[in-house]
Amino acid sequence: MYKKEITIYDIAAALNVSAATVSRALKDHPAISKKTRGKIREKALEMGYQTNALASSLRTSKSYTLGVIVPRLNSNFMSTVLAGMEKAASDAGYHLIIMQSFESEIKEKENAQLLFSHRVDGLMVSTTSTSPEPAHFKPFFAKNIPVVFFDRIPQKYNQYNCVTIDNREAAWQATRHLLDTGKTRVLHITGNTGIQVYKQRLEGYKAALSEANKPFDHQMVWETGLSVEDGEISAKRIMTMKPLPDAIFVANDTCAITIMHHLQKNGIKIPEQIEITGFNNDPFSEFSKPSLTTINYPGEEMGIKTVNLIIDKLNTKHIEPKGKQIVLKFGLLIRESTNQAAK
Amino acid sequence: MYKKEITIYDIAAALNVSAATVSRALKDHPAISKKTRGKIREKALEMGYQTNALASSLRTSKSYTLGVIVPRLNSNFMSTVLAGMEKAASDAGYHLIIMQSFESEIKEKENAQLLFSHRVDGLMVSTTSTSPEPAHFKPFFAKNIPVVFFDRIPQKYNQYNCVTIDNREAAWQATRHLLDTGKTRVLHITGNTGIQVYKQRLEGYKAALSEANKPFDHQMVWETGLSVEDGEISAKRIMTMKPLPDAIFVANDTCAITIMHHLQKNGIKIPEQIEITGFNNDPFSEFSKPSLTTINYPGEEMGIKTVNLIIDKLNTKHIEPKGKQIVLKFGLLIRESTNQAAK
DNA sequence: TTAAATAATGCAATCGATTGCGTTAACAAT
DNA sequence: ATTGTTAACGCAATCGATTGCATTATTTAA
Repeated sequence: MYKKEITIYDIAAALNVSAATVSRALKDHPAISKKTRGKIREKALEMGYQTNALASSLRTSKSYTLGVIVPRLNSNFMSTVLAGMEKAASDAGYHLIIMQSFESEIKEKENAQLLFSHRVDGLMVSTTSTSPEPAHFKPFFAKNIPVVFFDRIPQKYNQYNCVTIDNREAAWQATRHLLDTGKTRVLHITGNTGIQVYKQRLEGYKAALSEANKPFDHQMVWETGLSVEDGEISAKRIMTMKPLPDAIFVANDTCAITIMHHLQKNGIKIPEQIEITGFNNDPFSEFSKPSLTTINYPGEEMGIKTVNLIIDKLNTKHIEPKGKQIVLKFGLLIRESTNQAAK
Repeated sequence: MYKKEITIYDIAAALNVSAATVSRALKDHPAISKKTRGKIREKALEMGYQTNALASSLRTSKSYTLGVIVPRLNSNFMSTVLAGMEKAASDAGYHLIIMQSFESEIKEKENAQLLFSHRVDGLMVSTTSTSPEPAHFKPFFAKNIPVVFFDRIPQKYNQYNCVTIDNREAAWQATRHLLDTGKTRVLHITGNTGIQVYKQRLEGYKAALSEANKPFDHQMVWETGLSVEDGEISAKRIMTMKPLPDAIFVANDTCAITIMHHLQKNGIKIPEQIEITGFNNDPFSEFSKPSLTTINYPGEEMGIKTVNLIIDKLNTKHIEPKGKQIVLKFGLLIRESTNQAAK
């Protein structure tokens, strides 16, 4: 029924040479004469031979596979990161096994185990773990398999390899921009502040308030899932506030645009009554009415840098105990949802 | 330097049993007594043993890996499909190697080869090939490895396993909806019509025209890359037309929204002067001003159905020579960019 | 108590490619 | 002609888990 696998032994038998010779010929080992190499190449093609990467990886303990774990892959930001990763990996002769954790620490751990079992050469994680030190990567560290965190990094990030932006600084800029226009009641709608990125954004928000001598009110910080649904719920809740906030800093664009849309439906003028700032620079944030002020977050670059860092670790026999941090540049894009002339 | 791998032999040695016993114990083979099984389990945990999936796959020729090839992974639609795939695969004990072809047939072929080398159990492809029969999957067919095409399927699709929507019908409905409001100059902006999905959308467009007794004008069909940039270029070009078209059917939302945005900037009223219909139902198509009429395209479902079909083929020793086609339901979402009361 | 049946475990080959080391062949040097 | 060098290739072990077919230990039946 199933066709037999075609192996180097088959080629060897067909040409009356040893499997060793075939193996060497196929990878251009210098000890094989041009003539036999040619013959073998030809025969391999003719027989439809395809190398068995599993066998090769088992023997050499090198899989040319990188594992990726993300909370979910279908956000504009994350899929952009992954696209960058795939491109960079592919260019370097690697490929990706991508898994989703769905914000579950248990699933993240299971994923890590599976990737370990498959002997990935390296692991890239946007962690969903809120514990200071994610324990489930121990086996990787023990075997010296490089692990790089990106975007969502662990609390004690300076011990690990990380690629991120300065979320605190970005949030600080966004909030300050709102305060600069004289707004005083700035609502912050964010995600789980156990997660590093949201924690830092919150810190930036607080810092900007304090610097402007505005009191911090924890009632003005809402932790949500930042989804479209959360946006709808938040919008409703905002409508019940009195006084209304006069500005909102939302921790992602999806949620920001949803909120903006629903507030407008309720007759609220953006930015006149309420200014809104998002985060991520999703493609359509530019095309909403009004266009959304947001933080431009370099997804593709993050993916590429993450892969490059891991491949770098792979190629240099690194003995550095400490992790390396790469902090990418972001940009505050001031658009119509905050009515300020540029600077 | 590197810690030695911990294998079943190490566990066997530590407990004075054979590796065979350890292997069986770890997979709950009934022939192993509860007692030894317990001991082995415990020891494995204690020693930090992690199964080597490469060795296992080599021996059993079952990798529990599925390959995926897509043109690019960072569109809203595609990442949604992939998210569905990853979820479904993971639930079934499989995982995904995802690769991008970047619309290059050569890259697609290379990717297929690599996935074959890695002995994936099945392959899922959104093909970029415009040739009637994609030859680069031959090795898979020869070895009876299931291949399922989704979204972008080959020309002779009825010979293969496919999961799609009826693009012709969807385009027909979209175009007809425009014509129903009395529009006569309907521009169709689409992608490479060598690709099946765009070809079929074009056919649907033509069919609707012909049914309404409107002449088909090939100058009213523009093949573009459907990107944001293409949208900008198209918008400029539209502004030079006289008379202006009174309706546009764009083959994706990204491009549609860009065009709408730029036309509005030039003072054109949507939908009063020009109606616009998109395709895909990207998340923000609902939040644009005006909201965009579009075709709702079930991405996640497509991913899940594709994986399920492949796993189905994997589990049943299929001898069907012909492929199976799954056609998913789509929906025309009538919104503000076409000024028609529902129905 | 002993044969028969069943339960538990071990032996050794296998999956396919790789590679250190040893051989053989070919050619050059003396 | 003999030895020394290279060049070209083969042998066989190895990576780690699996599994058909023994073999041994334990029960059960008679």
